[in-house]
Amino acid sequence: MAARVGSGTRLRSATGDEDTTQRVMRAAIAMFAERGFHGTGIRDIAGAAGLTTSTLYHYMSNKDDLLVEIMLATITPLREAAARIVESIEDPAASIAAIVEMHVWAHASDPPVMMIADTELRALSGERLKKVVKFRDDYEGVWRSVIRAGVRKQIFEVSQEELASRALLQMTTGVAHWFSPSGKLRLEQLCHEYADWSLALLRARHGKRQLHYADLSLPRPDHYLQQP
Amino acid sequence: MAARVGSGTRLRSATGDEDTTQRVMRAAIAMFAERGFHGTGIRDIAGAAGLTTSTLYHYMSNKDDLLVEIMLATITPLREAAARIVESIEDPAASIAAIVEMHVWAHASDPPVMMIADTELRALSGERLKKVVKFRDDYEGVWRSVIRAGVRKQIFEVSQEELASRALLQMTTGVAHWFSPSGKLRLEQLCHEYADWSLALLRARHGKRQLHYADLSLPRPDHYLQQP
DNA sequence: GTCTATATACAGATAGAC
DNA sequence: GTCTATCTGTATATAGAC
Repeated sequence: MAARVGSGTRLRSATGDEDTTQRVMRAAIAMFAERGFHGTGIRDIAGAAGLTTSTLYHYMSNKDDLLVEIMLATITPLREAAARIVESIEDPAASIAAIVEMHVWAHASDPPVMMIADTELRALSGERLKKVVKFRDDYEGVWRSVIRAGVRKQIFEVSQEELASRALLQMTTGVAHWFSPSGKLRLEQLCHEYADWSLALLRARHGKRQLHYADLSLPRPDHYLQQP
Repeated sequence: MAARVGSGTRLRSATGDEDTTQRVMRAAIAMFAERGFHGTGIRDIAGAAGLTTSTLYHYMSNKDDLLVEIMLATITPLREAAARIVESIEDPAASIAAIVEMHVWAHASDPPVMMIADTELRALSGERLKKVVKFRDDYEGVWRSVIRAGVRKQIFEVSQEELASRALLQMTTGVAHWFSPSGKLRLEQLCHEYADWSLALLRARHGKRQLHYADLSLPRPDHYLQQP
C-alpha cells in the first residue's frame, strides 16, 4: 500500500513507493513557499511533481491535509531537538544559545518549508488548525521555560519573559525569509551571530561578567537535529 | 469625481465621497489580514464593506491595485517618520531607539495592515511588486545606514551590519502578528522594551558605559508618526 | 497507478438598466 | 452610484476506463 499524505499516514511508508510521495511534498513546499497556499493550485502541484491532478490525489487525501502534514513534519524535528537540548544542557544561557543555533540552522537550511510553517497557519481552521497550533505552542513553550529558568537563576535579566521569547523567536524565524545559501555568510557563522545576539538581548551574565557566545562551548548547530 | 483606488489616485479625494473608499480599504485590510490576499474573494470584500461586487468596482480598479494601494499607504508613513528621526537626532543610539519605538508603535497600533505589508508581497508581481519593494527597501535602508553610522562612531559593536538590521526589523515587525490591545502590556511600555533590547543587541555604549533605553530621553513613540 | 473526461463551485470582472 | 444578471476562467475534487 502506498504512503498517502493525510488520513493519519506517516511521511515514509515501509513498503516502497515513497519516492513519489516525497516528490509531491517537495513540489507542494516549493509552490506554497513561492505563491502561498491559496495562491497555489492543485494543478501547479501536480505539474511540479510531474503528475496529473488525478494521480496527485492518489498520493494525498486533499490540499488541506497536505499542508497540515507539511507543517507537522516541519515542527516535529524542532520540538524534538529542543527537548534533547534542555535534557542535556543545564545552564539556561547555554541552552538558549543551543536552541537559537538549532532553530537558525533549520530555518537557513530549508527556508521554503520553514516559511510555510511560519505564514500559512491562517489557511487552516477547525481541528486541523488546533492540531498544528498545539505542536507550535509546545515548541515555543520550551523557549519560554528556558528563559524563565534563566531569569529565576539571575542569569538573564528581562522583565517580560514571554515577550522576550516571542522577540527571539521572531528574530530567528525571520532568517527563512531572506537566507540564500549563495550568500557570503557561512551558515555556522550565522547561527553563532544570532546566538550571541540572543544572549545580549537577554543580558546574560555569569556573576558580574557579561556572557558572549564565545564563552560557551557548544556542539555544531545541527547536532541536536540529528536523530539519535 | 470619486476617489478610486488604483490608477494613481490618492487615498483621500478632495471632493467628498471618500467615506466609502475608506470603508472599502478597511474591509479589504481586515479580510486580507485574516485569510490572506488569495484567500479573500472579491465578494468577501464587497460584503464586509456593505456593497455588491459591481459597486465595489466603482471604488477600486481591481484587486491587485487595491493591495498595492494598501501597502504603499502603510509603508509611506513609516518611511517619512524614519526620515524625520534621522534628520532631528544625531546620536545613532538615540536614532535607532526612536526608529524602533516608532516601528513597534505603528505595528501594535494597527496589526492587520502591518501584517499585510509584511506577508503579502508574494501576491504581487511585475511592476506592482517592483514599486512596493522599492518603498520597503528605502525604509529598510534607513535602519541600515543608522546602524552603519553607529558602528563607524564605535557606539555599536556588530560585525554584520546588514544582518543586524534585518534581525531588528524582523523582531519588531513580529509584534503585528500577536499584539492585541486587550493585553496587559501597555503600548508605550512595549515600545520601550523593544528599544532597550535593540540597544542591547547592538551592544550600544557611550564610552565604556553600556547604554540602556532609560539613559535616553526621547519623545513619545508616536511623535514622529504625526504629520508636521 | 495512471490516465481522460468531467462534475460542481467559485474566482475576478463587466454589461447595462435604473 | 447602485443594482441584477451574467460572462469567462479556474478552483478542488471525482468517476471510471485501462
